[in-house]
Amino acid sequence: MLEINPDWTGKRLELIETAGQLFANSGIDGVSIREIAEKSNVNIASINYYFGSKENLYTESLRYVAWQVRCPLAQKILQDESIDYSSKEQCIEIIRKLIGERIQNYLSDKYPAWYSRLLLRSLIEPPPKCEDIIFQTFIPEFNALVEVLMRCNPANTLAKCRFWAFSILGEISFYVFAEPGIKLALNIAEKYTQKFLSQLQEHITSLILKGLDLKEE
Amino acid sequence: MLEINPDWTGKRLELIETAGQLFANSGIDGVSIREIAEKSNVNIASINYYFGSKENLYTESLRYVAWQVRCPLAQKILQDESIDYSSKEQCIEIIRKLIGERIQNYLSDKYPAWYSRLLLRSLIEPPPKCEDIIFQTFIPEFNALVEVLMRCNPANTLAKCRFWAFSILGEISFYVFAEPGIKLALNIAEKYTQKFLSQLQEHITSLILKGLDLKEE
DNA sequence: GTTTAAATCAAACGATTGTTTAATTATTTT
DNA sequence: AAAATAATTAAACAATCGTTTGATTTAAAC
Repeated sequence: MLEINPDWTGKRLELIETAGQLFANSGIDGVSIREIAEKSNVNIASINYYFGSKENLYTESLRYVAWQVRCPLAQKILQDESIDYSSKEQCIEIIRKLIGERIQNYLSDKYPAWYSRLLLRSLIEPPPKCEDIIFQTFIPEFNALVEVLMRCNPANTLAKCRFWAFSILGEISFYVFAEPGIKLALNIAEKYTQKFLSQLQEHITSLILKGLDLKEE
Repeated sequence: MLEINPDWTGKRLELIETAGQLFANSGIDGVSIREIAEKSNVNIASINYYFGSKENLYTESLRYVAWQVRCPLAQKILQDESIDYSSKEQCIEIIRKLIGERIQNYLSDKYPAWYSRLLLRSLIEPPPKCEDIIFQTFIPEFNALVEVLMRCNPANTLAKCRFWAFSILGEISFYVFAEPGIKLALNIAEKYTQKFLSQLQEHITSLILKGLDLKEE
C-alpha cells in the first residue's frame, strides 16, 4: 500500500494542490513551472527548492491524490472476521458499500474533481517513476475487490470475478475521464449531483449482483 | 457524423501515422516537431508546410483515428427495417454484435493500439478545436446505442438504457487507457489475445442482457 | 524545352523551457 | 544578541520549443 508523506504541509502542500490541478488538466508537459509559481504566489526557484525538479513535483502531486482518493474498504472487509458470506443480504450490502466508496471518492464533491482526474490521467500516460504509485494504488485494491467478490459467491471463477471487478472500476473511471462528453450526452451542467451518483451506485450494484446471481427479486 | 478527409494520403498520411503514435503516448506537449520529423524522415519545415501548425497535425491525427475506429453498426441497425425487436434471439444477437464491434475496433489488432489510445486521451484532455471531433464521434454512437437498447426492451426507461450504454462504453474504454495496469494485474504480456477479447465480449454481453432482462437460462 | 508550381532543405528566428546561481531576507538556535 | 539555518528573490543559464525564411531541387503543365 501507498505510504503517507509527512511533508504534505505548508508551502509544499500549497504547491502540490496548485500544480496538481494544472497537471490534471494539461499534463506534465502542458504546464510550465512559471505558471505554477505564479498561481501559487511563489518564486520560480521555490519549486526546485522544495521538490528538486518539476518531475518530482508531479510525482508528489500524484502520490498525494492517490492517497486522498484511495479506497481501503475492501481490505478492511477482508480482515473483518465477523462477516458471514453465506448471508446474501450481507454480501449485497458489502458490494453496495464497495461501489459506493469508489463513486464517492472519485465522483462526488468529497474531493476536488481533479484528484481523480490526475490519477486516471497518470494511468494512460504514466510519467517516469510514477508506475510504482499507480500499481501500488490500483493493484491491491483490485485484488481485494476480486477477493470479496469471490467470497460472496464461491461458485464463481477467479476469471469471472476479475471481469466483474474491471466492470466496476472501468465504469466509474469512465465517468471521471469522459466527464465532458458524458455531461454533454446527458445534458448535465456543473458537477454530478448526489442523486445522480446514488442512481449510478444502484445501477452498477444491480449489474454486479445480477452477474453474481445474488440479486433477489 | 464525422466526414472523411481526402488528404489522408502520401506524405500527409505518413506524418499523421508517425505523429499520432507519438501523440497517443505522450500528448501534444510531450512530443516535439523535431522528433516527429526525424521519425518520419522529413524536414522539420514539412510539418508546417503540410498542416500549417503542430496543433493542426494533432487535430488531423485525431480526426483520422476517430474515423478509423468508428463504430457505425448501431446506426445501420436502426435503419434496418427488417429487424423484429420482439424476437429475443435477434435482440441478443444485435447486442452481442454491437459490443463485439467496439471491442474489435478498440482492442484487437485490427488497428494499431495507439488509434484508440489517442482517441481516449483526447477525451480527458481535449485540445483546442478537437471538441467537435470528440463529440461528433461519441455522441451519435452513444445515442444510437441507447436507441437500440430501448428497442430491445421497451419496458426499460431512457435513463436506464443510458446507464447501460455507459457501462458498455466505459468498460471497453477502461481496457484501452488502463492497459498497462490491467496487463500487470492479469499477468498478461503483449497484446490482448483474441480468446481474451471474446471472453470479454461474452462477459459484457451477458452483463447487459441480464440487466435488460433478456438473458435466457 | 520552357515555364510554373510543388516539394524539400539548411539555417535562423524569437520565445519559452527547466534549472541554477548568488545575494538577500526571515526564522530559528544557541 | 550573535550565529546558523531556512526561505525567498531577481537574474541569468544553456537548451529546446514551434515557426519562418529564402534558396534549391523536383515534378507537372503547357
